[in-house]
Amino acid sequence: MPDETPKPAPAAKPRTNFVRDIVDEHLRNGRFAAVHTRFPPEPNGYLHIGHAKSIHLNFGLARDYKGLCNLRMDDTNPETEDMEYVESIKEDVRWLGFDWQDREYYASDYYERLYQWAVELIRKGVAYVCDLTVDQVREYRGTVTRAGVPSPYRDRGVAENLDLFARMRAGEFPDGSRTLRAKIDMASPNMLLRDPLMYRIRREHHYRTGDGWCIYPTYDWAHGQSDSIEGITHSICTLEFEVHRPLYDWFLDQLGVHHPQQIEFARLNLSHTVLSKRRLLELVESRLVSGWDDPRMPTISGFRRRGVTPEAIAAFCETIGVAKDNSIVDLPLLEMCAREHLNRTVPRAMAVLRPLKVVLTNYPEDRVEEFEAVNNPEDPAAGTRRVPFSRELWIERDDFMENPPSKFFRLSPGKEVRLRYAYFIRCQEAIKDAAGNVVELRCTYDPATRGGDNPPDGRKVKATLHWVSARHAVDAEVRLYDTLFTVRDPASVPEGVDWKATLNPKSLEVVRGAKLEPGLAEARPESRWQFERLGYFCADRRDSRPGAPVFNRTVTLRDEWARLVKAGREAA
RNA sequence: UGGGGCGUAGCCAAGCGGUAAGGCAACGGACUUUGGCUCCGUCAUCGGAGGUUCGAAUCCUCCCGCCCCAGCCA
Repeated sequence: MPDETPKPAPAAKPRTNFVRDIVDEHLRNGRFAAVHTRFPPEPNGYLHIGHAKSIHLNFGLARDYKGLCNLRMDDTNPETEDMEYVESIKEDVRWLGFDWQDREYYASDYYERLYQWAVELIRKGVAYVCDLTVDQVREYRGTVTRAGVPSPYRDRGVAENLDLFARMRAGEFPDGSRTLRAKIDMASPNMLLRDPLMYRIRREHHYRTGDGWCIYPTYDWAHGQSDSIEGITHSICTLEFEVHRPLYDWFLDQLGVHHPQQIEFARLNLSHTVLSKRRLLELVESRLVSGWDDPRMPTISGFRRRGVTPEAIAAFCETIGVAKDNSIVDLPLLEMCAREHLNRTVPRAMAVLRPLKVVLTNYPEDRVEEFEAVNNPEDPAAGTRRVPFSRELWIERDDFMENPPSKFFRLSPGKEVRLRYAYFIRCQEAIKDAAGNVVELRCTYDPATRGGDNPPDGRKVKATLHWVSARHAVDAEVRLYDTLFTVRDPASVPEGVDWKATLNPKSLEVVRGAKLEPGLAEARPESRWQFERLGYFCADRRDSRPGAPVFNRTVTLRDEWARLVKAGREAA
């Protein structure tokens, strides 16, 4: 059976953006001789499509400039981080097609180095141990419109600071009782420069350093120095860190070490979903989705399970560009990227989701024919397959209407259509049950149209339907997805309103008893297909079994008829 | 009302003083054994107001709007 093997993300045609402009300038003026970036996730959740944008930016830059990109776990907060997340992150980055070779780093591996550097800053008189409580620190910091006031511990002597800091590390003080702070400027208009915290005391088991430390560095103290240690040239992060840049620069300047350039870009927002680890975690923990890889989730693993390819994600990241304005990208753009790649690479098959029985009254009871079907009209090399045909068939319920409007080209009493690759058939009679529901169609076929060809008399039909031979059909479960949320920007809700209120109750529809052509029975988990006239589907990597396949709908095909129906409904 | 950013079509996004790329969506048409694919066509004067200039989306001034910063989160 033909199937499709996922390939790594290829280098898309590089497109210019302001980050590349900056890099070009640095290379031209000699500030840096090469490009060395890093992708620095915190292992406290699964990667989502927003991370994919960052991954493509960072690894893409390294690839295009013949430089390097490190993978670094930004693990400075023991409370939320976990090895499960590290593993998922590595798997997702690899699946996207990127390779960090042996450069798998952890901020937690730099704890000792960071500690020594902190000691250096204390000696230099620009860092001090502060005994203020959390509330006091907040109070002393001031507000955005009111300057802060210096901590009473700000001018402690170097010796005392050194002693206190060593004892903080040794575990002599209770959690939260003291901090190490940088001595910068309590009156700075930039809140981050008002003596920012470098260390906090937290007796928390760390997933990698265990109980080796009871003091942990903050993001600001750890990040830039980690970049420096690794020889990073361009430290690319999202817009909210723009106000951190003066602090990033300050630490590096005080230390006099290798100084990367921080560059900020706008994080990705996707319509009809949420893209924050906090909210995604909440969906997972409250069981509103089946897990981080629920096919409705905007996570890398969710899209993977849904059937979106790494190539499609690469094309998407390339298409959306990199800039500095906050924006929300329309979901249809991602869907277009998925369709574009799937159309070129995936084999076709016939599957009937909501079966309606068709009996060909003039076709022999015991006869079975096999017709040759094209696997992928976009790819001749994909070859053909044989599909069995017999007297009783399944067609899609939506392909029959008893009283059709004029634009409906499909089956209705007295009308003729083509069964793809098989024959023209004409509907003679619709059989109904006691309630008046159509339960079966009696049709006749035209032997002169074998293979689906137009007959010698020049007759034509306006519709071609997909079908499955009833006696050869394989039953399957098929999962149809809609957007997770009903509104474009679910995260923007008035205060006091639950952001989950706009979750789409119809985001998942499970169809049991779908009828598939026999070749699909053994579909390999994660194999992707186009079910003709319906959409792209992916055999679920967790639940699909040989003989009992389970398919997830990745995305529908564009549907001109559906648009007409919708337009008609809106006009009415 | 302090500081830092950003405003080009319904949604992204090029443009860097010389007379508005491209993609998605939408709409119209061609083709069609998937109402798929493909192809053709239509669709903006650049947040606002002044100013500089032969010439401004690009430079200057003021105004308006949106985002970020008061976690011992990242």
